[in-house]
Amino acid sequence: MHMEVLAMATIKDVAARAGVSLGTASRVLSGSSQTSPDSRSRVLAAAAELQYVANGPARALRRARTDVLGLLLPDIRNPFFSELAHAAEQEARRLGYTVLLANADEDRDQEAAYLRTFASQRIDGLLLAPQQGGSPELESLHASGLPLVLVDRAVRGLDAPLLSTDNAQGVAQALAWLQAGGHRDVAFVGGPAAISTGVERRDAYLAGRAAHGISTDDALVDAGDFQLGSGTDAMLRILDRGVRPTAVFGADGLMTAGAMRALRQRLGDEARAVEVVSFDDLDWFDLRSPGISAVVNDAAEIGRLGVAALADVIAGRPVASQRIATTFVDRRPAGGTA
Amino acid sequence: MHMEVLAMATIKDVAARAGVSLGTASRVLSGSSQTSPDSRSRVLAAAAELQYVANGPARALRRARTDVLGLLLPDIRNPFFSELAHAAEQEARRLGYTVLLANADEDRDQEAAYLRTFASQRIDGLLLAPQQGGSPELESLHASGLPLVLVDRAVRGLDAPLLSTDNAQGVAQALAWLQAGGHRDVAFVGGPAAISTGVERRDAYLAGRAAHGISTDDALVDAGDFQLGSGTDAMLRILDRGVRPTAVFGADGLMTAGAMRALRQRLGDEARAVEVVSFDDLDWFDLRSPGISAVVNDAAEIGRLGVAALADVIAGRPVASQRIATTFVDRRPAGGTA
DNA sequence: CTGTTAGCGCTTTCAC
DNA sequence: GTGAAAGCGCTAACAG
Repeated sequence: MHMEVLAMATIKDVAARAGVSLGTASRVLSGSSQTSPDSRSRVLAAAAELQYVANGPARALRRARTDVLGLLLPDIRNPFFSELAHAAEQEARRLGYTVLLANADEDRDQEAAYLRTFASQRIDGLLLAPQQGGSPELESLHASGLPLVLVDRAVRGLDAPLLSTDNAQGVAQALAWLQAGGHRDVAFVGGPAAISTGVERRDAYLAGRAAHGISTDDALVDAGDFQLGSGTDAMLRILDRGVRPTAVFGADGLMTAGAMRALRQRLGDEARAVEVVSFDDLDWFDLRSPGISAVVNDAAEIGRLGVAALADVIAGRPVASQRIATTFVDRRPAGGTA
Repeated sequence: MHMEVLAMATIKDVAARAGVSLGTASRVLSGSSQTSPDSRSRVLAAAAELQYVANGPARALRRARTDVLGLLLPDIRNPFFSELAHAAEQEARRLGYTVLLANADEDRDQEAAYLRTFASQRIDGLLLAPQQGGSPELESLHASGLPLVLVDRAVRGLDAPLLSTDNAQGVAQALAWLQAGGHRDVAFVGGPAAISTGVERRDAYLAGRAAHGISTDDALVDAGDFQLGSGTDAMLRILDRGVRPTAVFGADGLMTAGAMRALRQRLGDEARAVEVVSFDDLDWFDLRSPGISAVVNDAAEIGRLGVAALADVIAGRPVASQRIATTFVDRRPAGGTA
């Protein structure tokens, strides 16, 4: 006994069944120009009967356009980026685009590989949160004229619109909060020195701490690579230098979570006495007790504006870089610090 | 002043520059058949000089194959699925496929829309964690012979290989843990009755609770839709019935987190006295004090095996459904329950 | 408003 | 081993 796999119907089949020419069928199906109500309904009926689904590659080849946007992110498991992806996708759908989402896994080679894939897929535009330092693939993709918008992170020497967080503002909010809590010994778990957000947040922190009454002892400062385990490692290094911070500031949600794990490993339940503030707010920061205060970095807004900007670039409209403001959530218990 | 956008080089340009025929250039570039070392090196050189990138749609049109797999998930922001996506993507790359990732947002219409998009893109196969009850789009996609593998959730009446968690086993582990803790009044925050994981976990819990000394009062049971807010709502409903559970069991990570939020809203810091166990382990469950115990549902393994199974289906090899075993992490403080 | 036709870029016969 | 040529499914230009 044989299971018949029905071959996909083509537009030619639809035209034949509807008794019209191939051209007319195409016009009805793509809505590109006027057709008589009669042929319209017959084509539509035929298409439905045959379960016709347009062949995307053929259409793309002919139109030199795919209606697909690429979205290349550093780490899909980082809540900041999964939130950004979600919002970007919603906006893209609204604008009639499909999103091809890819995950560079904080790895340059993998980013380069996806850049090549995207190039060969002939996407209409790319929304990218880049790895450190760019790559030849990125250079040539941009040079080839592919519409490109950067989100979250800058690339030195790459002249493309960038939608990023106001990192200096966010750090200032955290510093003010630390000062209000009377903290002097604050541990800072930064991000990679090769990524713009890592640099901007670290620089703002180092430059601002003295004015906020915070120790300038660099033994209190270390960095990871924006993946959870590295935050733990960085915090362990800090603690192993013998310092005893009364508060910790993590340069992103994952660095903060990682630092908290280190705190628990070394201090057990005493860890709860260390106040925590994070750049990026995570879903569960209000569930811990005491709560974790956070700079709210609006991933959804960045994703939405990024896609809108990309659509503008594709349409040839002028687009400017933009900094997104942060807000702050104070989850310190009413009574003040311990 | 004009910025020249260099047109993408085609294989024809490469052939001309290398001084060979179009056919030879194609053979070298796709490695499909033998070529002389001489023409090989000249074609490769020409391709490099022109920064040639093959036109994917043209290739797909001709070969009737795209080397792209679709991955359609219910919610990219659910850590279970972002972990699954990450693992699936790694495995797909290893096998020479690119993954097109899409997010149904726990919404049937959006799932149907992406199913249509995938169909028109002519993906080589689909890895799907479906919405409730299937859809005409899914039926016809499957009927058309598109290689299909289901992950995490079943669809009634759809005969496709399924890689899913052993939900009964996981619930049994949680029940044993609850019993060991001496709990009688346990709140259960389930998932949607229309999703197989929701049903299986609820049924296993309801069927097993009495034998584990747990109250069979249904006032203690409610359900959400696997999105965080709904877990909070469900738990609030339970609490508002006047019951006072000593432990809570969440049917997935998000239901658990949502329930915890409700607990804090109603009980404040007293919430810490309520023990928590979750189906799905989240990154931060060890950071709360007391820790949250969890059934470990191996998303990465499911993603990996799912892609491998899909590759088998594509290659025409036989594939069987498979249940993935769970493990359990007990994070109850040494001294036992309060 | 409709039919006919060329051709997008590529792979793959078919000859040589 | 290579060149010439056909054709994948579709859209758009051109006649009518």
